[in-house]
Amino acid sequence: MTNFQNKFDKVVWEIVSSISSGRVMSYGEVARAAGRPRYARMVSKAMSRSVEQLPWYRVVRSNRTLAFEVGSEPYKKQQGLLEKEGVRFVSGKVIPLDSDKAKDLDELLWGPPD
DNA sequence: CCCTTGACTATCT
DNA sequence: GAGATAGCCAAGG
Repeated sequence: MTNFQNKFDKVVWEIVSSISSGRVMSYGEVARAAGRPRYARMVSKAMSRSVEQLPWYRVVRSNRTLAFEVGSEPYKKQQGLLEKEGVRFVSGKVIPLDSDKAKDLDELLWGPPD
């Protein structure tokens, strides 16, 4: 049995559950953390299989955009949940809380982006 | 079996 | 930076 059905799913859920509020991980990062470097796509499948109680919305693409079609219901839902945790969106890309170090100075000098 | 489908990525234009 | 391309890999038809 290609122990995927249970082991992989379980590990993925644990990893995703461990992502703290206001932070995000990419599908690829979760896959690597689970010890399966090329399983980015399987991560999404594993999550959709567990919708209950999983902060799935903290998982985004490697380029920091959301994985759903822009403007779709799932997209807006995910964006809303993330913004509620303080995550900002700039040009469709998420800006995690911890990357706001030089932000204030940048905005002071250059003004708000987009 | 072969082919298509994704909540994906890295790389090249 | 946006679009195209080629890998990727389990699932389902």
